[in-house]
Amino acid sequence: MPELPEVEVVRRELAKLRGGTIVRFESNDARIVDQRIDVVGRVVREVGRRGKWLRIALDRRTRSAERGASGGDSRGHRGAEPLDRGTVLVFSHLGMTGDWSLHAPDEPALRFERVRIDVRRARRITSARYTDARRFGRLVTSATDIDAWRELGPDPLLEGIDERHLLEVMQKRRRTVKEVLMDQSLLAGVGNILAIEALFAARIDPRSPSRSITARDVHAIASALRTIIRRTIAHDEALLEGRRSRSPFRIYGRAKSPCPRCGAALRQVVLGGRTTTFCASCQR
DNA sequence: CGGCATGTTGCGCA
DNA sequence: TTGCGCAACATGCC
Repeated sequence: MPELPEVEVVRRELAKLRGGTIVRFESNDARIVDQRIDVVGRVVREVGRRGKWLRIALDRRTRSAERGASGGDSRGHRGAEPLDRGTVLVFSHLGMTGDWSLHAPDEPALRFERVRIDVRRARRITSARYTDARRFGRLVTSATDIDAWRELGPDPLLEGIDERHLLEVMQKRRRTVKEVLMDQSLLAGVGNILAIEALFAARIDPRSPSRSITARDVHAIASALRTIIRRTIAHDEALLEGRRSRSPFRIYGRAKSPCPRCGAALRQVVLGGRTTTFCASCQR
């Protein structure tokens, strides 16, 4: 499930819980869950995402306290109060096979279910279930942002892609262009598939040394990324809503098939330990 | 049975 | 110190 578009679709789903109060939290798996703070009784204020990480902000405000606060003057003094004392953050990374989905509270545990968080909103309880077959995912509660979150680079959807900065880093590193693209501290959320597809759309050979990348290349990559991210989100949302939708991926997983653009056989190599599909004849 | 998998981390070595 | 390559993690699926 896990590159930027998939995680964004999960975020939008979990955002339906905003305003609700957590009434139950359960997990069996200490490998995935690092729970340092109790979250039961807290209110879901905001569901955010940066790259492949989700961040759910909880506060301790109850309904009556909220009414009291808005009537008082504490807000005026504190402005937007992004992370006041008492806020608890839940970080979730989906690893390779993680996913969140919303269910009725009486629904039996799903296959591979590792965590459940039940949220009450207006007398209705929604049960958010986290499933993860391979258990590479993580769920951490913390009072402050965790290192993994702080170390993420700009998110292409939230902050856009800074082409000048991207070019600068490409010039500096001694890696292939694909490996640099997948560096989460440079650009958060670009995984193996997005990198493969963006380089194909930009007609750039993924094996190219990043130092050989030009401003024009960076521009092509950036606009390809924007397009693929947008299409993949639309695709994933369609599937979630039960609509039919054709996969936006053109070459991922299709080594040996003919290139959809020029017909040459697609090739496969390993870069940075990751399988990489490309067309040697139309990607330079 | 063998091989592969949308991710991250940590270790050994240059 | 830095950076690279690669194994490891745990399990399902083709």
